[in-house]
Parts: sequence; structure tokens; C-alpha cells
Amino acid sequence: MIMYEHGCGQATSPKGDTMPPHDYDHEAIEARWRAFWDSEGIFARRPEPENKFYCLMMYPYPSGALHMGHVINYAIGDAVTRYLRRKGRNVLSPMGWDSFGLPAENAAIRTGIHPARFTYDNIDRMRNQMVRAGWAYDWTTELATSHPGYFKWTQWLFLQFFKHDLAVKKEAPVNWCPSCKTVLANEQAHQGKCERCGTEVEARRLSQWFLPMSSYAQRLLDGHAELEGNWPDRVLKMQKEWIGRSEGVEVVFTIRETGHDVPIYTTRPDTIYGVTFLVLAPEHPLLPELMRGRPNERQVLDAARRMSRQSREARTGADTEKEGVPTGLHVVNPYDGAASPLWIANYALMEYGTGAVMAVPAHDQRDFEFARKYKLDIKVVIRPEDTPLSAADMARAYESDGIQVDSGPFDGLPNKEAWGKIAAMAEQKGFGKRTVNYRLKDWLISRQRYWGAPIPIIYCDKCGMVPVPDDQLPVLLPEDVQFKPTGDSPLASHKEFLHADCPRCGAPAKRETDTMDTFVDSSWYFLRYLSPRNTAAAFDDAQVSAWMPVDLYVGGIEHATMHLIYARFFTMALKDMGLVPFSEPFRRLFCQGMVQKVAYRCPQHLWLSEQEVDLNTLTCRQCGSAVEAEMAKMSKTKLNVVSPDDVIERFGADTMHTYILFMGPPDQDMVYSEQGLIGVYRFMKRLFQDVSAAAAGLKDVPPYAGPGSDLNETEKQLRLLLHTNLRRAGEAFEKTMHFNTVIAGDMEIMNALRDARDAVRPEVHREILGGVIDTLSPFAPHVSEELFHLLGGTGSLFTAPWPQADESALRLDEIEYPVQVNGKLRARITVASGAAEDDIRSAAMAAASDKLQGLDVKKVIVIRDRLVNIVAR
RNA sequence: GGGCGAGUGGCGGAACCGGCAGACGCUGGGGACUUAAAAUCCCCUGGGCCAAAACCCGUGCGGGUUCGAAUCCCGCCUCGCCCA
Repeated sequence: MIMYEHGCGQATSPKGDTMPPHDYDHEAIEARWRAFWDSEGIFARRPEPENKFYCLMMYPYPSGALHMGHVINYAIGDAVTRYLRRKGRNVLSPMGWDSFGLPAENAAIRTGIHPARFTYDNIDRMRNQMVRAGWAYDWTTELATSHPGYFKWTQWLFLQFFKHDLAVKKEAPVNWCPSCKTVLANEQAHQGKCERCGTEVEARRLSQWFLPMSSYAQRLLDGHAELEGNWPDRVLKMQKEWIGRSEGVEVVFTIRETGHDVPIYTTRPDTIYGVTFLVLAPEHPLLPELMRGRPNERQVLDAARRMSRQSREARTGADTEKEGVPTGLHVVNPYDGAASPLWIANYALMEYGTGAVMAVPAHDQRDFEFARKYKLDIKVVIRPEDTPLSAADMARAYESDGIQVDSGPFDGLPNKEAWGKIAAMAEQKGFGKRTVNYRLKDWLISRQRYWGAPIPIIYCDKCGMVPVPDDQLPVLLPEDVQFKPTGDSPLASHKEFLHADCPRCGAPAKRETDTMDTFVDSSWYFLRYLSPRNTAAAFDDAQVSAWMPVDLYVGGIEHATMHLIYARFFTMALKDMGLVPFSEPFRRLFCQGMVQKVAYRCPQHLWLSEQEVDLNTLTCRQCGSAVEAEMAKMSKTKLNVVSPDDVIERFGADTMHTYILFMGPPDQDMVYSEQGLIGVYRFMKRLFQDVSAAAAGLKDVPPYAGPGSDLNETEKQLRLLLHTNLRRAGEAFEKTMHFNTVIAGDMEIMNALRDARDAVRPEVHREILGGVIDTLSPFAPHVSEELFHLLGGTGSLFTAPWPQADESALRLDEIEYPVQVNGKLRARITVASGAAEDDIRSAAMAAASDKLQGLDVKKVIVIRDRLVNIVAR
């Protein structure tokens, strides 16, 4: 029998002598075991790749401090890592830094501190935070993308792309952020605003470097087949929409006045008989030629120039004003020979389809608005199945399906059927063809900024674009540059950098001064981790084929259409160049939700921190007005951030990890509350108390390993709880990642053990405590290791095997059935687990007999191990 | 506007494949210990009725399928995300 004494920090051993007080000193415990793991090399990567598991967590930008978003990300990866190590897997779980990028450069502009200094100071600070958090990284594989040893190979890979015509310089309309003074990739301009600073982007025509991602659009879509089931559906869906495959038809219209052909692209050929005008994009290359010498030439071209300066969003947004100018020319519809006016309009984009749009105002809302504004004809060619439709009465375009009318030979057909027939007719008669269009654009990778990997190209007047020879890589960043953004790369004003001799002919030449988008860096970092100090190659082929693909990638959903598309594309291109033997880098993806916390807003003082609010009355401490409380993602502006450092200092890393995974399923948004955190801290203290109090007596006791039949009910019940939780933990780690229920299970077991401790023999007690420590070890590794040793464990808990659930403990010899009458709970019975169905039935009837009086029993439903339902009327 | 997801106590959440709704934690209430407070420990905590038991209601709203629905189906409302 085990005796306890609670509440005073003292414990008594079975022999009765007083033991020293065991307070839960998280700081000492965590420091001790961190040092131990370190010195024993517990988390050093084993070289042999047998039974490998590559567990990758998205590396952070070194912003200066970890936040709770990082904590949830790394807590998930760390838990999986520790679990799998105990399952005998050889886990690689590396960490590094996405350390190029704008914030460092913006800080340099603001404070004069060099980006390198800013970056490396931040890295040191954040690495310390990670170490204190106890994450099981092998720091010998750390990498930073801003390190010359890394970006040398980013540049080398760029040159491989260049040599295979997979990196091209071309002029194109690009998104320009006037605040960041740089161009942005299509993916970085959201809703017409700069993804980073929120400034409205402008359209500019510039010569820039692109990677031809759009020609991989179909492969990026097809690759999803391999990922289905292992990536969240919503991420695949987002990528699918982002890639935006659309099937349509290209049809050639002819300009009546000049005879020019104008191909248009449409996804709605079924409406082609409803064309009442045609719209050219203002930057359409044919426009100047068409207008040459015409009376309104000046007016039209001026209007076109003005429109093309508007941003893409300003031109195409659903609620922005459509604008256009008639050219005075007309186009002929090849289907029926009808002529209609040709306009230019802001809502037609050169980069979509052919830059010319057939306008069908009756069946397209944008065309409808445009037609109403400029009093153009509206012709109905599809009507709803059961009602007529007249152009004069329409309040908006009819975009749904229906029956063709006024459509020549296609009248009376359902429009879906007509779609194919109309498309086929264009192909037969030779004035059009079916085509596939993608929304996905080529990836614009050049940036007019300093803190990135320089694009290793030299421009020579004689030889043209010449790659920097491999033996001259890396092209380093000069240190003494002016950071004031001017729209040109800061490197352009650095004379020594700018001037280079042509590697081919030796003549004076100029270097490319743009640097690469940091998404290029992150498109291959998972390969570099496998041989991070390799000076002879970007990555070691043997290591790559042994460790890739990544088995589990943990990160935020915000990368669904950016990083995760770029990295997939990059890998496909590497495969085409023969550099890697696979095309999908990430076998399984897990996306964690956001960490949210209450934020308070005062009508006068705006966002308030918790200290500035009287939490009892929910009023502002300064002005007394009532504050509004809302749940929001932790952010500096809303003053609802929680620093991991504070949490670790006050409660320890174990509590922080365990709590963050206890808040809820990590794939959903989680709500952080300090009260909840304290609840977990209390559990840690209690666990520590209970185990350390019992430890002396249980140290030399082997865990229970008998058949179970010799146990009392309490012991059986406890073992049932324990082994249920072991099974639940296995499922969480292999499938759902829903660790909250595993942690709750451990709490439940410890509660039950407290109630039952006098009725539990030492062997069972030892087994229960050991099992709780096992299931908790991936979440609270330090305290688990401490308790493991207190109970007599040797070596490290993280080299001890993960326990198997004992199936026999899950089988009970008596089962309690709820008895329902007409679906309502009316009684309970307990029967032997193997009881015949008839016996269960009659026991249930007897137990519920008083509820059945005056009723006619129609049926008795017995669901084994679940319940009994008596149907009576 | 379209697509997807979610909606369960005062709060975060639990409930295997349609089978006892509310595990676990927080909050709140009561009590023990204490000179006192903190910490800790014990009890209660969905609503109604109520001394208690019994009973009734209850998983966003309305319907349906079923012996039985938080779970499946149809319609609606609200919120979130993605695409327009």
C-alpha cells in the first residue's frame, strides 16, 4: 500500500521516514535534462537512413523573437519527433533560418544597423529561445539562407535554371509596391495590395527575371493526385483555384475596316451569338496599328495609356467602375457575320487569354454593367428553362444555365450541350480552337532590394547575358551600401559591385543588381539540410535519395499558395534537370491553426493590453469606458501577444508545450488563456508531487505484467484508462494530431489514481505512473525525463521504447449497459461481457419494468457493448 | 456572387463507424487548512421544476430518415477561409 501526504510539499515513504520536500522546480528540471540530452547526443542525427523519418517544420524568418505561432508549429513537430524516436524511427528534425528579406533592410533604413548584423543578432536571440524551449533539434545541421555557404548554392541553382531556359528575363506588366519600392510576385499582391505592407500596388512594365512556372501549371495540378489524403483538402483546393485551369475556346474575329484578325478567348462559347461588342485590353499590341491615321487615334491611345497604369485590382474588381473608349472600328462575328463595335476597356487584361474579350452583356455581369453605362446593345441568347427573358427588363446579367435562343443552328439546345457543339464548329470551320488557360503566372523572382541572394548574371555589350562561372560563386553582397530605396537595387549604386569583367571576353561589363525573391531560398532548404556544410555541391545526391521526400511537413496555412506552390514547382524543375529523382518534396502536410487571444478595445484609447483593462467590469482603467472584447490572432497592434519567454520563465517549457497542445485540435484555431495555462501548470505540479512522493516505494517495483484476472475493480479500471490512452496516443501521432485528448486522458488517469491510491497494488501503481509519463513525454519532455529517473529509469526516456497498449486491459469482464425505453435513458444494467443477447434483453426488461407498465413492447434492440433500447407503445 | 469549413454549458473543448451529450481544463459557488492571504485539498457547477427523488427541456433555426441523430439528408441563419 502506498501512502501519501498531500498539500505540504512533504512526502512520506512506506517505511515512514521523511523524505526531503519535492517541489516542482521547472527551471532546474528543464536545465538539467537539456544538458543531459545535449551531452548524450540524444537528438543528434544518426547517419544511417534505414527506417528514416524526415520531420520538417517551416523555418522562421529571424524577426527577433519567437511568438506563439512558432510555438504551436514547433510543439507539434517536436512531439512527433520525440514519439517517433521512441518508436525506433531514425528521425531527422532540423532547424534553420529564412534569413534574407525585407524587414532587415527596412530596419537598416530606419536605424542604420546593417541587415547582416540585425539578422545574425536576431538569429542568436531566437536560437537561444528555441534551446530554452527544449526542442529536439540537432543544431549541427542549422542553416541560414543569408549565409554565403548557402546562397552560393541558391545562385548555382539559379544558373542551372538559366542554362535550361528555366530562368528568363523578359518585359512584362508587374506589380510594383511604391512603399517597399520593389516589384512583387503575383502571389505577393493580394487583393491589389502589397502582401507585406498593405499599400496599393501599381502596374508597371519592367524587364524582370521570371521562372516559367505557368508552363508547369498542369503538372502542378496533376501532382495533387499523389498528395490527396496526405495534404489537407483545403490546401489542395486553394492551390487548384490558384492555378485556375479553365477550358475555353479561342475564336478569331475580323476587323471590318482593316481586315485584321483578333483572336479572343472565352470560357462561354455558348453565349457567342450574344456578342454585341468586343473589348481590347488597353495594352493590346495591335491597338496602335489599328488606330494609325484614324481621326480619334490620339484620344484612344491616350485613354489606353491612362488605363494601363491602373493596378490589376483597380481594373478588375467587382465593384470598381468599368471604363472604356470606342475605337470607331467594328468586328465581325465569324458565327453569324454580325458586326459590332470594338472598344478598349480597363477590365480587359493583356495577361489573361489573348487580351481581347468578346462582350456578351446579357450573360456576363461585367459586360452588362459596361453596356448599360455606354448604352450598348444587349442580346439574350440563353433563357431560363421555363420562362422567357427580355433584354429590356434585365436588372443584371443572366449567368446561369438555360436554353439557347437566337443562336442560329443551336436554338433549343441546353446551353451546356451547345457549348461543345459551338466549340466544335469553330474547329471545323477553322476560325477557332479549344484551348486551356491557367490563372497561374510565371514566377517573378527579381527584387530591387539589397538583402537577398544576388542574381549571378553579368551583362556584356558583346556577349550579352553571361552566367557567373561556378568558380566565382558566390557573388557576395558588398557591405558598404546605401539602403535608401530608390526603385533601383541598392547594389546598382555600388560601383565596385556593379562593374565586372565579362567572364567570356574579358571586356568591362555590368553585374545584374537585382536580388532573388526569398521564396527561391525556401524552395530548396529542405534539400540543403541533408548536407548543410557541403562545399562541393548544393546537396549530396546519396543523402537526398536516402532521406527525401519529407515525411511530414508542419507549417501555417498561409503558405498554401505561395511557398508550397513554389517549392513544388522548384522540385519539379530540379527533377527535369536531373538533379533530384522525385517531383513532390512533401509527402504529408499538416497545417496548424492560428493562436488567438482576447483583445480589448476602448472607444477612446483603442487597443488595450490586459493590464490596462479592469477585467471585472470590462472597463478602461484610464477613462472608465466600457471596452469591447474580441477574439483575434495575436498581434502587436492589438496588444494581445504573449511572449514565450515569459511563459517559460514563470511556468516552464513543459507547461507551455503541453498547454498549447491542450488548447484544442491544432489544425483549428486555438484560443489562448492564461487561466488555461495555469490549469496545466497545476497538473504538472500535481503529477510531480504524486510521482515523487511514490517514487521511493516504487523504484524497485516492476510494472504490472500479469494477466489482469487477479486484479480488483479499481485496478482494472485504472488499467483500462491507461491503455485506452495509449491507444488514443498512437492514433493521435499516426493520424489526427489531436493531442488535446491524450493530455486530457493523462489528467483523467491521475485524478482517478488519487481517488483510488489505497486500493492499488505497487505493480499496478508503477505501471500507471510509467504509462502516464510515457504518454506525456512528447509534450512535457523534461519533467517526464525527471520522473522517469525518479522511478528508477536509466539512460534517457527518449531512447526507451514506446509502450504498446495491452489489449487485454481494454476488455472488461463486466459491462454496464444503459437501458433506453423509446430512446430515453431509463435504467442501467451490468452483465458479464460474454453474456448471451437473450440474457441482456431480459435483464434490461427487468430493470426497466416499472417504465414499461401499460406499454406494449414491440422490439428490443441490443447493441453489443453499447446499449439496449426497448421500443414500446 | 460561387466554393469550402464551422456553429455543442458562462469559456476552450470531448463524444470510435448513427448508440449514456458535456470527458479534461478554465471560470463561478461552497467548504477544509491558515491569525490572515496566497498556494493546496474536498464538494457542487447545461437549463427548468425542486427539500430531494422523479420528471421535462437541451448540440444555430425549421423539417426529414431511423428503434435511436451533435453525428446522415433537405431548406434557412450566422461566422470564418479561399476564389471572384
